[in-house]
Amino acid sequence: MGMGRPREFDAETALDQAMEVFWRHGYEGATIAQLTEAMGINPPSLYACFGNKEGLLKAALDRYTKLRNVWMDEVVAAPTARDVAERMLMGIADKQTDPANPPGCLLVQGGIACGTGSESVPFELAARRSQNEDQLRDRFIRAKAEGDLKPTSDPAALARYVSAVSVGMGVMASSGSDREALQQVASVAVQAVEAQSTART
Amino acid sequence: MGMGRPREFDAETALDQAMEVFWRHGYEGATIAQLTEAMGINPPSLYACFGNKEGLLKAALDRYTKLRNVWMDEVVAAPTARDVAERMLMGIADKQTDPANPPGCLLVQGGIACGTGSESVPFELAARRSQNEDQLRDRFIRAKAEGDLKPTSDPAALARYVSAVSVGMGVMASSGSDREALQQVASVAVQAVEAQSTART
DNA sequence: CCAGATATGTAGTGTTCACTACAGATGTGG
DNA sequence: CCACATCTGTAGTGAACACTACATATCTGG
Repeated sequence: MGMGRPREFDAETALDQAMEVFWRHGYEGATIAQLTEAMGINPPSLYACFGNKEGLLKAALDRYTKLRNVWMDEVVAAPTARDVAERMLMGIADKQTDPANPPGCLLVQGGIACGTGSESVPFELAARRSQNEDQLRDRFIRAKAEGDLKPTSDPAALARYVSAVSVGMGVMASSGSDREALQQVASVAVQAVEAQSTART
Repeated sequence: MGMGRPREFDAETALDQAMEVFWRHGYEGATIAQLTEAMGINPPSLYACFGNKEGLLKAALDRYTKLRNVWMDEVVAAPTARDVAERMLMGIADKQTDPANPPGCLLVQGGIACGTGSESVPFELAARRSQNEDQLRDRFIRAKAEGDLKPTSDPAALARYVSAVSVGMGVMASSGSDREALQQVASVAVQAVEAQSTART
């Protein structure tokens, strides 16, 4: 028994293209025709490889979060809670206005509200956003234990806050805000974390 | 010449129902069938009254922002910039988790990313969000003039920041965050405005 | 009561959608 | 070189979509 004809396209390269289409048009706004054209393949290849449209989205999200997690690890490696917040929000200002990608964040642009039959898509995005929030929360818990954050501070609330600001920045970016505008937001936002930090020497 | 058969439904009541459908499913996710059923009318009545699907959305947005502006006027009537931010964000935590409405904010849920042919929808939403931001900015400019905000503060940046946080809270609400979680975010967020305020006596 | 005007309900219209049947191409194991 | 397995391209499939033609109903002005 043979092993069949080998695939003629690279799955990860194709996923990068699909990611961009979902990013720009959202899950429901992206059509199979747009996706296959961007991926350089025909529909049967897409379905053989990813199952269906939703499977393709999940694969694209997996790839997106995988790349993003590498960056998040650098973010939480910052020495203080304040620096974590600054590195995260300033980095997001950069990333979400990087002309190499569509503006905003795939985990928001992908689909906040969807029609009947795609109810699972917003949940899928939310679940992946909460991964980042959990990582931030753990980092802030450590910061509190290290005396970097005030004893009265709430690490979970701070993580939720930073996460909310990043999401808001993503929406702003997608609707045309430039890098400077996002940096201003980040700069103000960091001051709330600073207010929960112990004074520097 | 006669004046024709009178309309048998109330346009504003019907709009409220349409608003809820757009709010829950987004512009692209909402179907004419869902809209007409919720509005209690048939497609020809919808098209005679609102032109097309996009016209209906704009009418729903008009109604939404009209109601919202009444509330925004109360918000900016708060005595200080800090109180404006608190009243706004705490109010949003309430509104976006009010079980009488779908979670989140129509100006976000309506459609952040759309497919080919509906590119104007995200712009329409963004334009209406920026109205709120402008109102906040004007209020913060006044606060700075009144010495309520520090001379070094940037009212436009503060307004952008508060606006970004509210958008982020809207996304959180739509993906299941409860009122308490949003209030925590609001509470932290206000501290950044506080940091730009002159000390209280 | 009639003519003009507008609204309504039924029943579609063409188009686009996600998805697939099928035949031919290209590989592996014997 | 042959049986088998998997991929690829063409060309569709039925379903759902936004939107509408048309006959009928209900109003006003004369």
